[in-house]
Amino acid sequence: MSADKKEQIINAAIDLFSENGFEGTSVRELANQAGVNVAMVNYYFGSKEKLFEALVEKRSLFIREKLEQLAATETPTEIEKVDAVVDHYVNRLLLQHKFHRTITLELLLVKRENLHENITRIFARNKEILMTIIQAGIRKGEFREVDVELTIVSLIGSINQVMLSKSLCRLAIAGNNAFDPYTDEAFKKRLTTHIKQLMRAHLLK
Amino acid sequence: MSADKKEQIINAAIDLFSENGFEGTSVRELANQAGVNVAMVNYYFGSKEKLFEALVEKRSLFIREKLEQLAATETPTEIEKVDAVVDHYVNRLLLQHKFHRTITLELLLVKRENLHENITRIFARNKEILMTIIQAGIRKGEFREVDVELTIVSLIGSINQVMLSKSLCRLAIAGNNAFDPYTDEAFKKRLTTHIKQLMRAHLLK
DNA sequence: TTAAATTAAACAAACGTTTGATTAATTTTT
DNA sequence: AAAAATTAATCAAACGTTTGTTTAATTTAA
Repeated sequence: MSADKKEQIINAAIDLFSENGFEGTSVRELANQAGVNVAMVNYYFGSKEKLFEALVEKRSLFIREKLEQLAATETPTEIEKVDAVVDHYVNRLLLQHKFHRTITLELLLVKRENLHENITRIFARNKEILMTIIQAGIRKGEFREVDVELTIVSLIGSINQVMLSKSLCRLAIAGNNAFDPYTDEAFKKRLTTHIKQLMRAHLLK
Repeated sequence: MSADKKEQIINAAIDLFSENGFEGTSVRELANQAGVNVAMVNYYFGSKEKLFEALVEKRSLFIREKLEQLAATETPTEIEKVDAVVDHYVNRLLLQHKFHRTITLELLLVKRENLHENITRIFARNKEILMTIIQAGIRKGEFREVDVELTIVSLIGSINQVMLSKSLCRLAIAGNNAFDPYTDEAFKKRLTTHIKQLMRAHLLK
């Protein structure tokens, strides 16, 4: 029972934190959505804030693997690796978009800075992998000598700009007032195609 | 007296909302920072939420002008206009980074969606102008036939990714653990140079 | 029969907001 | 021009709610 309820609470927390933020979500609301008694949150996690920490801890473990494997796999050209990274990154962000929004929201705020370090570690690992790939391309003479760090910023930033908020996405993409950027397959294809094109134009000699 | 205090309250609100979010900022905290009595917030603005609306209303008026003027000015090539847009956009975001963060934070959340429309209008106008410039470049044969909307997403996204949060910025840019992305001139130069380069590689035939 | 899980109820603290009184400034009346 | 009436600005105090958390009692599981 215990593991189940803990999981339910974490899921409810991701749902609500991603939509209303940490301060905008009450423990009662959260317990109600998880279908448990209010007291269970503090019984299992100690406090609302520690629940947040546990949430980050639990979900971030799941992330790291695939990207590393992807970077280690040999490919004929380095740009193909970049393509694969774009595909993977977009897919992963779509799959975990609520979790991703939750921790990004947290990073934008100044309160609870002790949590920032934990979140930072997740991002830092991804950055390292992307750095390795692009630097390899430069060393081999396949890529231009670009600003590697800011190239990664543009790659991630392009995705975040539309993925983090439906409002922002609807704003950027005209016409589709009712579509959901997190599930629309056509949009996903359009986004990955654009970013790959952008990176190829930017990186290739 | 009235105009002064209203302005003080709005300034305090931008300061605090940008760091702690709307829900994370109490009216007492806000009034204290503004140096006014707690009651004045509701006396002048009606409610905490209406203060937010007034804040958006007031500060968004200031924004529109320069970009429009910039789009209307003739230049030898269209890419020069893109360069100017990048310079202007980065400068403007730096100048108003707290306001920009405040309204972006609001867009990421789902609560208070009535406010979203007001904020959306600000972004939409900027998008229109950027669309015009890039489409002109394509029509003249100077630019490739790129995905115009997503090109704008990449331009803005590249800036937002580092500008919205010091945590995110420190994460992206190694070594400079103590530097402030909103005031560091060298970083501003580096960012604009990168984005201009990225846009040239992406747009020019 | 212990120990763990779950609950309803209660807790103090903090929340946004309203109140009624007071002062300062402005307008109206004489 | 002086007095009276009206309006606007400001304040401390209190309002009723909601907040995160804790307690103490009860149920469930081992």
